[in-house]
Amino acid sequence: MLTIKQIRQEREQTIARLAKKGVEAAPILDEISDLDDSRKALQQELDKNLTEQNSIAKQIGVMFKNGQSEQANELKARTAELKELSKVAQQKLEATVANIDALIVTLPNRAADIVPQGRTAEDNLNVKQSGLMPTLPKGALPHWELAAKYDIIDFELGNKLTGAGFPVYKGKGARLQRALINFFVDCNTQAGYTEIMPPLMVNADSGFGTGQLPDKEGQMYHCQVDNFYLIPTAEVPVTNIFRDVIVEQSELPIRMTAYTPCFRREAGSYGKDVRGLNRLHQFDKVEIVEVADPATSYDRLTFMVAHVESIVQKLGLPYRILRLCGGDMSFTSALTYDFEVFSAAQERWLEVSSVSNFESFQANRLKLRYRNGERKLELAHTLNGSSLALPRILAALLENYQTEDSIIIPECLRSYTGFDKIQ
RNA sequence: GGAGAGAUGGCAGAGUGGUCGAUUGCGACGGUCUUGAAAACCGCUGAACUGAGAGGUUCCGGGGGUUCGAAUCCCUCUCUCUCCGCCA
Repeated sequence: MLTIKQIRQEREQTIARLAKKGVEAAPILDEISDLDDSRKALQQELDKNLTEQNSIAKQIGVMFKNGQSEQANELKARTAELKELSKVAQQKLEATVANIDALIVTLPNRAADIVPQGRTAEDNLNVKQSGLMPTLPKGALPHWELAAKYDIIDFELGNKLTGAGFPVYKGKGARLQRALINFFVDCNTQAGYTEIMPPLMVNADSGFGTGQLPDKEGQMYHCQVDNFYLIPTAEVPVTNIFRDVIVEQSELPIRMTAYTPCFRREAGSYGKDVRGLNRLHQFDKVEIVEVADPATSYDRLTFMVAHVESIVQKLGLPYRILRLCGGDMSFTSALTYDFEVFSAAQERWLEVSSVSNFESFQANRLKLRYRNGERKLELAHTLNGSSLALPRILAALLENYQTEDSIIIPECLRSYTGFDKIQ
């Protein structure tokens, strides 16, 4: 969430940057400022009452010691009055703060200056396209048919065990999953990211910290008996490591990577988008997360994009990098680059990674701060990206590397799979 | 799952109703000394809101209550530890 300071002191900038996200913010900002004014007034009124109450309590203590109980009892009457007044002020204050919070959480993060204007995916800026389009054999198959042909992924069996969107990987298919996970994690640790294995379930505080709660509650699987949520991405537990944490500036950037399964209810999805591996309820992903100094967070974003690109290049998949327009960005992001690979048999681009700078938007919720040069506390910046998500990478690998009677394994994966093709 | 004990500042650890936001030690930071460092000595050291400032308010795991007054008493939740049970 945005801070009151950003809303009040950077008003014009905030209005302009939110406009790119499609939000007409001026009236909301004004309302917040007005509420904040009354919040301050109420706080001062309350503090004044409490000051008097505290001082009377001290006087009473002294009087009882000196045996002046009559005078003490007189003062007690005054405290009763003050308590009533404080109670009313307290309630007003709480209501005002709740109103402010309710308004602030409706505001998305502010778009960075270089975010393209636009409302839909059509308006995203194609910043780079690279890699060779494969020449497919005659009668090339989409990945779900290849999966059945070579018996490496069983969607029907997953339906039986759990339901749609929970595929079963078998034989070389399962081994290829493990190979991809290990390959991605190794690429990340070699680039300086520390590997984390977090819990796959989180509590409500963590869900709130990264913004899944309260709004996106319906997108997460919820274990009601213990009130835990299955993580929709490793971003949730890994970023929450830093909830209520103060770090030293010299420790930044903090860089972490984590492999986890991810669980998403994907309520409302349908059609060709959900065919095969295109959209699943459980899938594997390797994530990178950084906690950065605000002064250099955009350099970190550039690094992360280059890092993800290097992995896609090693896999030999045709890809493009998009800078998302204001309307297509997530609520929490200030700047996002999406990676898409071309899935040749489906003849469509599939999103395989999303790399974002959240500036202080998440850090404000998390209360993640660092000490600056003057030893003052400031909100840090957080960033994250997929590096990479498996299912659509797998879909593209199967489709793009198919021959008439096999699927070739890219060179970089062979030491992990132990085989060079699937037949 | 059953029984018991606990939760205090970066860490350790005092404090059981009234100048306690909290003794003390360690750590960190600043200084003196030193060519430099160590040692020693001196000082300083939580956060949020508010105020031009002086200052004020709140926070001793979370929430609620008793009281003129709560770290301290009561209720409740969460977590940790010990013993028993179960178990990959």
